[in-house]
Amino acid sequence: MNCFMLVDCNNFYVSCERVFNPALEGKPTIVLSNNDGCVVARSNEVKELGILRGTPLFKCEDLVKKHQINVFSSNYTLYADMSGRVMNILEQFTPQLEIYSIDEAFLSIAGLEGEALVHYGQNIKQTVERWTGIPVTVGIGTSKTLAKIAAKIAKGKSGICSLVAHPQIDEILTNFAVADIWGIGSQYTARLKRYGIHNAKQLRDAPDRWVKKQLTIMGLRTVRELRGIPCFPLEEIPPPRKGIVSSRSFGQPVTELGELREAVASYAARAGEKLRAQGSIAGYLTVFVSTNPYQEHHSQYANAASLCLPMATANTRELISYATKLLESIYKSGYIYKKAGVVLNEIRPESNPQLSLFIPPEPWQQNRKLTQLMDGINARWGRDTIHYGAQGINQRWQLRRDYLSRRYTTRWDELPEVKI
DNA sequence: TCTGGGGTCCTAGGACCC
DNA sequence: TCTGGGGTCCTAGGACCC
Repeated sequence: MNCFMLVDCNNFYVSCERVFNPALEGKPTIVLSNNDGCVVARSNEVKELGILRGTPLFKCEDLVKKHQINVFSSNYTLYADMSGRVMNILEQFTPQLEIYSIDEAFLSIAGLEGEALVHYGQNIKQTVERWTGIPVTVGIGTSKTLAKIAAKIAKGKSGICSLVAHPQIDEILTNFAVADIWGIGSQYTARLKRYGIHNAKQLRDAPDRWVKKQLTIMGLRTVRELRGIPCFPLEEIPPPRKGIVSSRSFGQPVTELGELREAVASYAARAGEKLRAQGSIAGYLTVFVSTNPYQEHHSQYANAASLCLPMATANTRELISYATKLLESIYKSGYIYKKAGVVLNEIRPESNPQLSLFIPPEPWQQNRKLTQLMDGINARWGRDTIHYGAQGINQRWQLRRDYLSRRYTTRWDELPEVKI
């Protein structure tokens, strides 16, 4: 029989920091979102203090001081590299692997049952922990949704749980809150509550037609998965993105068009990198800007402008040029801007570009060579080693990252030091 | 009194995930 | 002073067509 195994890294960002700073072990620790805005990862000690994911830092500063919580800015370079290491290990156990997020993967396991299945999961868990230092939780079920539930149950216990052919499945689902089911968010939880559905067993046993009406076809799939019928298959090859967004809030408020231009050019460059990384070109580009909606006493402005490109492209120089024009069409002086972004849509494979009748192909080929050269340099020496002048030099609008740790695994000059 | 029926396509908005 | 970023999918409703 085939079943799904979810391997989930515990408090992933915090665990990454702890690998290289063992003094943090057992100490309350948090990692912040971009711009040091919100809490996005918490150690168990912090979860116990009642600090919720998504809490703005300034709203929990008292608790941070009182409990001497260790604070880190997001060190995405480090986390992405550690994630790659974890996934490489999982791949050695089975090629049937779906990397679901930076800290989670689904594995398809065939031909194992009962004790042998759990033993296999334990082996995976121990190997990842020994080789990377990242603690993981393993959940096993006959559908992805059940594997997710198993992982939640395993957390805080032995770290592994299998619901496959479990004799007390009804009891387990009765004790499992509907809000904790994968695919049931706060809105659906509230709606289900109004109909007296509070736990996973009640939802599993609800009639199909009613579920579809209330929660759409996706909700019905979730319910079927609760019954052990897989409806979400393993996606070993990630489908190419349909939209690519690159946006950031600014470390400092921005008012001048010049600075906004630099930021938007930088986001366009990032979007271009992502586009090329998946071998695509984009035909539709959107630029948006907005002031800080939380600053209610300031005058607010948000706007977006889009453009259907004359010819689909993945070329940074073109993207920057179009994005800048769009920005100029929506920029209004007199506002304090907090955020801007670039969105790419109508994404298709680079292999079959629709050549334009009116644009000769030669400059296009040249641009391509230049882009490949720049990507090569940046891949070798680090992001933005070489970049367009339009992206600016000082970049005052850059992220705030006051509590950043080192990029221990990807920079020679930031290697961990060992004192004897 | 009473004004059709059946399609397609697109977009905005809402729900979810990490 | 201070509130992240990047995705997915589905549905309802409007525009438009014959």
